Amino acid sequence: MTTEAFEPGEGEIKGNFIYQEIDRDLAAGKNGNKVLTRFPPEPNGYLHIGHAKSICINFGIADHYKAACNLRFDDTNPVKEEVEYIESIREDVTWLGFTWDGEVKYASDYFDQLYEWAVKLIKNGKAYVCDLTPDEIAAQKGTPTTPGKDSPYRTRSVEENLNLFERMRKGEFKEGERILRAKIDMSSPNMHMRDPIMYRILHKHHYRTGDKWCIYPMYDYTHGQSDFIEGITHSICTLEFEVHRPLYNWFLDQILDGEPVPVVKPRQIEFARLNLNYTVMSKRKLLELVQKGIVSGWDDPRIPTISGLRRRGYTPESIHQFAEKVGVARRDNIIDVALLEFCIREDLNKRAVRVNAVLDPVKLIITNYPQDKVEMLDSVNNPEDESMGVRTIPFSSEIYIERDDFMEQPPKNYFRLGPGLEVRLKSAYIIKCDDFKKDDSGKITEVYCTYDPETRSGMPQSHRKVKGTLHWVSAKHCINGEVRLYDRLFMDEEPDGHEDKDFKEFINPGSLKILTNCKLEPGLADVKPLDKFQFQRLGYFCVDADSGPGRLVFNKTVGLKDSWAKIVRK
RNA sequence: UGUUCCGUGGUGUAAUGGUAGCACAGAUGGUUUUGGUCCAUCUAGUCAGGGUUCAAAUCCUUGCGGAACAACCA
Repeated sequence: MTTEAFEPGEGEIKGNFIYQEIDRDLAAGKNGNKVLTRFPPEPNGYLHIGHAKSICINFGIADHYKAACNLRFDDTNPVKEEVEYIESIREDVTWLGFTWDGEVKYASDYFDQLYEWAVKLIKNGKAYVCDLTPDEIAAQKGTPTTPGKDSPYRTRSVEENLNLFERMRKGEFKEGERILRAKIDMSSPNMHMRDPIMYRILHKHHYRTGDKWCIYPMYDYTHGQSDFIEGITHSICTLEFEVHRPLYNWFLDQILDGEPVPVVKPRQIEFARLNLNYTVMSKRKLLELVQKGIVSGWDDPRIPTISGLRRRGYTPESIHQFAEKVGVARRDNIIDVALLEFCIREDLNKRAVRVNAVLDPVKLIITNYPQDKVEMLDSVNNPEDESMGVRTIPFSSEIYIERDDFMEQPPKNYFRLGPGLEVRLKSAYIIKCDDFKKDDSGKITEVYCTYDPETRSGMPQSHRKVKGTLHWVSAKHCINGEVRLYDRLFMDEEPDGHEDKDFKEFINPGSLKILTNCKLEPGLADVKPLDKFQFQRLGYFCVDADSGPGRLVFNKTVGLKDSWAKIVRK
């Protein structure tokens, strides 16, 4: 990635309003004709599909303007942040196919500079140490509709503030005893301008700065300055930060007071965050699901974390497509998860190898096929892409078919097998059902058929029309495997603002089905984790990373239409 | 009864004063050795009123509706 200046006219046309704003800034000659964005997660959880949208926007802008994008960890709260999250976030961004500019950045690297600037604000009479308790501060802050009241400590002298702030840093006070506040306007209609907190005392070990600090800067005092330090031109964030923008600009103005006008002054632009219907997206709730053991971890295929989607079989390309299709705007939105599924089906349809697997097997015996004969038959790997070639699969007199694919008394528009009916076996012969056997409970145990030797795939007679095509595996050659059907975890209702219901009434619990008696095509013994397949008529699957020796585990990833994975409204 | 932001088919998103388009979802038909894919057709929209203009989704205005903001979180 380069940081050379953008030359207008390059790159494809992007229509969303952020591009228009950037174009406008470029046209006005701002920022020395440069563009630099950043993706700034707090390392307090794993990334999810909502972050993926933000990542695609920020890195997408960098690509478009032949510019760069930083990865910066917004790690100003040692209470919630962990190294594990840093690593997962780096991995997810990389997996999505993006490269950040230079080294990873950390807001905690700027703590010294931030402290110096805080001293500057105090000296300029723009910040003061306040001794009020949290409750007192809340009380004097007012409400959105009523003004607040000045703190009695607002008029402390510069010397006293300097002295107290220094002693805060040295650790002379307990947590909550004192804070540093900006001196702005307690009657501002914008709550964030009512003397916001800049620093709080936290006697906590920080995963990067260790015990060097016992005062930590707040988000508002950190973000804009971090952007400024890095030379970020456009600081793109979600809509809930919109009311913070005046404060973002105010802090920048204060630290720049008395300084020459900088070439790059960052500008915050907000867009509407991604919402998916029926989908649990809040970090807090996902954390709770993980901690309560409702899911197996942050990468459980049932939740919409990037690592969960990866295990579920999503490709980076499909997520890019999704981000492209949902667009970028400033109005609240609830995207239909069907769009996300469309994106992965569209992608997998082009790249997934078609294979046979029987999830719930019933034995089918071809009575007129020689008992010890084995034929190797060609089967195309992907009808959408000839270059993916063919593979050979064994065929013999005893095979397994899907239990669902035989009905004793089929209804009118049933495409599959029943007494007296003919179907094609995929890549093999047309067969006709003559008889079947049931056990005492009425369960079908065996199906008897005769095959038509003239109808093998590729033979002249093979194009005879029959109603349906079945997938199958040779009983003698198939391997036994386990298939896990992960259905997305989903909420009963669409997301409704900040509704905070209990999980028990909120989440569909029964979303993992384990099938242990699956019969798989022999070649599947050699597959690798995260390989993707489409099983004939059953849907797309992703091989689970949990596969161990002697066992194959598949995640069902995305169902075909009307298949199990479909979400049904209650 | 504060400030700010936002209202285009069921869901998203284009049209930046000049033919309301695209995608998903839904419906119908066709092709198909996957009930997949693919192809075709259909359904359905500018929150409301007023104003400016030859011309308004777009500009102005008044309503109405939705969202954000009162963490020593980000």
